[in-house]
Amino acid sequence: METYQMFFPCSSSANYPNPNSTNTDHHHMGSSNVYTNNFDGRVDQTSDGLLRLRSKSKTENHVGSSSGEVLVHKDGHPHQQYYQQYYPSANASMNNIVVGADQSSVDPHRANNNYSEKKNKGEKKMKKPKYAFQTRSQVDVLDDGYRWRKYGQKAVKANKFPRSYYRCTYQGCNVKKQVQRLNKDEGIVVTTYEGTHTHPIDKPSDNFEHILSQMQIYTPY
DNA sequence: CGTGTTTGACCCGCGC
DNA sequence: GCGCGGGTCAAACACG
Repeated sequence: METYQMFFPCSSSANYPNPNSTNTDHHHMGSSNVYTNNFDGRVDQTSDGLLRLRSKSKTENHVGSSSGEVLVHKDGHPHQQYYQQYYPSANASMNNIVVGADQSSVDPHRANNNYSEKKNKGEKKMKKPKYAFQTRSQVDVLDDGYRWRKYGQKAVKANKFPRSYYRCTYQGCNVKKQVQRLNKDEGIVVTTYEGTHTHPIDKPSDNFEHILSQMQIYTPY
């Protein structure tokens, strides 16, 4: 197991003093367990502090299921690795999170499709990295410091909770995210980010980026 | 009035 | 070809 550069001040899942006492609000989060998987072991750290994992092929990506089950599993899949990381507080009271990056993530069928970017038939479909993590939270949408505009909501098969689609509202930034509550455990919210922000975070201070940038990543290798 | 949400229609890939 | 499931569009709507 190797440890990537990200630094993490808190090594256990337990209580971490909330550095952002002013932001107590609406986000009631308990501790979170986050599992990640990736497929060929590549991990990049993006400019916005997120983890980027790449997979090579579509078939390799198929880890999650279309039935809305957890797209990241702690163990079991031969292609999976997982990283576990803890960080203090995303905003209000997020205690610890495990982050998963996954290209197939929520939708194995369209994992590599960018609806708006594949208009040119002959051209290769552009791949975008996806980062997924799950958080135990009472609220669906985490305040990660960026401004998001909801552009869709769909019912997911075999899941009683709908999936919400958000786009970053910053001009020229087409980062998307999906938010979905797990059927199995409705206390868990799965957030999937797609793309990389091309701009600084909107809300400075104790933001998600900062937290992610301080995460410690472990891999089984 | 600007910004964000809702929601039905539409599009697309895939499996049969 | 058709139906299904998922992702996106966009008009209408809500709100500060």
